[in-house]
Amino acid sequence: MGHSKIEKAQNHERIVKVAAALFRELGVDGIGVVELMQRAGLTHGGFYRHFGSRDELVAESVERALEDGSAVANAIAANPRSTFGTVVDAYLSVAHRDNIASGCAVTALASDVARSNHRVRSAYALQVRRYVDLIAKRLETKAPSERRPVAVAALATLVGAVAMARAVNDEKLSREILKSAADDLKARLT
Amino acid sequence: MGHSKIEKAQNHERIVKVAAALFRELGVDGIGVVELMQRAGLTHGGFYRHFGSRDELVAESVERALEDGSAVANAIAANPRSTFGTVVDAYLSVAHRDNIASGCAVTALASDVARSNHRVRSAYALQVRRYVDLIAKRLETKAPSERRPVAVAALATLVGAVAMARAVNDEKLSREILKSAADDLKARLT
DNA sequence: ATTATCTATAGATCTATAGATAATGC
DNA sequence: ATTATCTATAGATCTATAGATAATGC
Repeated sequence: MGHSKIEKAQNHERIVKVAAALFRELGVDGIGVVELMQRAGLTHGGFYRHFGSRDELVAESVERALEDGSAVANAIAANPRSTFGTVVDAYLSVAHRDNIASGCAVTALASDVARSNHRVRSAYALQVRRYVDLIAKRLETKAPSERRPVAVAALATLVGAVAMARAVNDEKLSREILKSAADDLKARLT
Repeated sequence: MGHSKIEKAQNHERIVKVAAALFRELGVDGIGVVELMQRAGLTHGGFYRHFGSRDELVAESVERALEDGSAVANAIAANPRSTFGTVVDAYLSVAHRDNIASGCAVTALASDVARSNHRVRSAYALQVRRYVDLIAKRLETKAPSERRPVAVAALATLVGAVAMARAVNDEKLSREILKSAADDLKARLT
């Protein structure tokens, strides 16, 4: 049983990390405090020394889930070779479709965020803006003034395609959705 | 207290209708049997004479929610004046964004359906195919062989734009998302 | 006689809290 | 002495069921 401040911070971090993954996978209402704490290797009794309420964990871990997506986006942004096509292929990959727990929270948590409080929805809006900027910078075939609206529409295509590809239970249709969206975006914008 | 077969059928219908709306608005995990029955004007005790389990209500009412969307789509399809632009403007309207309970379930229930059983996911896939056909028929500027993939990509844009427009808490950004997606789709495909 | 709905409740689960335990850190 | 986690549990809520009540329909 550890009690140091360092260990507390590590435990807090682990709870948020676990929640950020499981909320994406199961939905914000899909898992309770008891199981989340178990998955973090703790008992539930200590939960309220870390968070004032369950809602506070939701806010913190949805923010974290959105930042995780930002980390991937930043890695792509930092790579000078990355193009619009790189972003599209990564987002519309079968791997991204199948890894909801570590995937983009703009898609995975859209419905949950729409029902959440101001803090959570602000974090979501910030992440949307980051993605729009990331995409707009890579639209070299478009005039600078046209890039932002086109980037917004492209992001919508990415998000909608992954959402539908996850929901259908027909693998062929699911892959068709990912491929049609990717081909359409790349044909128009590269 | 009514007991006729007709009244039972009417009550069943009302429960499903209420659930189809509230599941879209609050999520499938966002409301329980007791409150759903109250909202349908009944007590919860009678629930299991209508459904074998809560999951059975979920399946039936998600199917219903998807069909509601189909009804709107059919109305548009039946109108000989309706164009691709008509569909886009209706889907990306502020009214549709703000009326989740009566809006398209392909967007509202995507995450919940991805976590649901085969029956629910099949109904979702069927509705996706219907929307793709509806859109493909209206892509008069495209060669027939190109219409289907472009229609899939356009549907993804519609779904992603509404999902994000609902989640952000910045009205200006929300409207920008709807408008950018609509302008992009119409500029390319009308 | 059958059955649709009602009241009441069992049993499971969820959020939140209380008090004990065992380590840290002044 | 302080505090992070543990065990235990209170109180609320959820799904599901039992038995009573009051209509329908043969």
